Amino acid sequence: MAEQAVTVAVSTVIFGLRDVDGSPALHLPLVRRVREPHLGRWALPGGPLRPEESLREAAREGLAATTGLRPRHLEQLYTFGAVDRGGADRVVSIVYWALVRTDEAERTLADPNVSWFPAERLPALAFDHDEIVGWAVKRLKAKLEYTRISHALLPEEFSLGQLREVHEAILGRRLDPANFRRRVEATGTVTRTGALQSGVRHRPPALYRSTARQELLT
Amino acid sequence: MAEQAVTVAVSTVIFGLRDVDGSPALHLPLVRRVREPHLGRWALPGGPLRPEESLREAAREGLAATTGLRPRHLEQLYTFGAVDRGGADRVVSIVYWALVRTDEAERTLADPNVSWFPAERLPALAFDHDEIVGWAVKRLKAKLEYTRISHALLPEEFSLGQLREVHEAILGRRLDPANFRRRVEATGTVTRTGALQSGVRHRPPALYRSTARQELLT
DNA sequence: TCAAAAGTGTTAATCCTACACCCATGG
DNA sequence: CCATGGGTGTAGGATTAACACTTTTGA
Repeated sequence: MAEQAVTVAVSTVIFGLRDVDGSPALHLPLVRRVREPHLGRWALPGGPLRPEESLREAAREGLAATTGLRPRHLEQLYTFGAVDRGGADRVVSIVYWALVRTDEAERTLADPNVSWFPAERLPALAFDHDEIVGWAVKRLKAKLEYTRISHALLPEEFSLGQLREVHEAILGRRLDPANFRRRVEATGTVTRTGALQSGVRHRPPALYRSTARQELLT
Repeated sequence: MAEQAVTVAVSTVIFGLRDVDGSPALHLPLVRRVREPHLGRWALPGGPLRPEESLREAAREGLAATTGLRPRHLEQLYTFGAVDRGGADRVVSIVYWALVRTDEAERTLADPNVSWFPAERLPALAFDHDEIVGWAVKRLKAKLEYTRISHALLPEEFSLGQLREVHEAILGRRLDPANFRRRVEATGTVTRTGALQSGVRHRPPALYRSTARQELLT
């Protein structure tokens, strides 16, 4: 006889950029629930924690299984465990958040039950997932200011203009190109590759890459 | 037949101040383990999560049971769940951190298996608790700079000198009294009570209290 | 009257912001 | 040759850090 027990699940808020009329905008993939409770609603990808896998592995695994994505950045966000979160059992839900590269975000699994939504206009989500996404966005904005995580959204080489567009998309406001450039260069988190980006209808920008350093994946 | 399952535990890193030759210093209470594994070692207070209590309740409850303390500030820190954390079962450990008032810290349960240690000189702890405490200290230092949590360590009314000593103890460096005063006053997080602290062998300092506002207990 | 901390004032250095201006390319 | 974003320069304001100096108490 199974007594009332606590179950552990791991889900992930995945962020990626997709173009909306020319500019990148923050998006996230959701999966449609195929069982009760909240059947048919959109929810964060995730699943139960198996005893033999670490929390991080579980996040990475559940993410790959449902969306086919491999994150560039993966970090624990928070653990939610109110007694009634809208489901039947007592579930403790450990939430991670991840960033995937723009080009990777394009080739998500072709599955009618997986779809990308703009972070600003989400449908009503299952459980308390709305609240969770709100936290993740808040954390992303905060970390943008004092870490180099934004690099994880871009391809290996990028211009400072592209990097600025990413920051603008996430922060939701325009940044002065001149000051942004100086701030970024001063931190030493980027290195010139020497190459220039060609094919643009203006002065070709220098390309940079993230300065080599093992990322501290908290 | 019980299959290999995941267990959820909640523990808490509790911070309080105790005087070390005249100045406050960051301390934390630990409990001695009375069973295997790690029998006899010092560890963070905590215990298993019961299905009917929230994570926060579990943290508060386990804390009260083992140390008799009521925290002024309680916040989730991180969830640790590597497959082998040194115990026998697979345990997912949700860690909270708490601040208690100086005067409260004095009257901990008189129990030979509970003792306060200076944060700088801890004994070797059970499991991965050393690492956890390290994280908690780091978070405390960071939050000191942009929140008002330091008030939670002091009594209802305090002088700016006392508040500065708290910051100095936690950050581990001296702060300019004049500049500290101005910074704190500028934030508007403290209010003069009108009273002065008497009995000091120098000019009596004005007393302040934390500006009334519901604390956001993440 | 002296030591010690409270509290105020001042200045120089630094950082941040806004914006002017030249550069190099594709159309 | 022009529109567009890349890239550099710079002046003013705000913030910070260091420290001189006055105030008020108990011993």
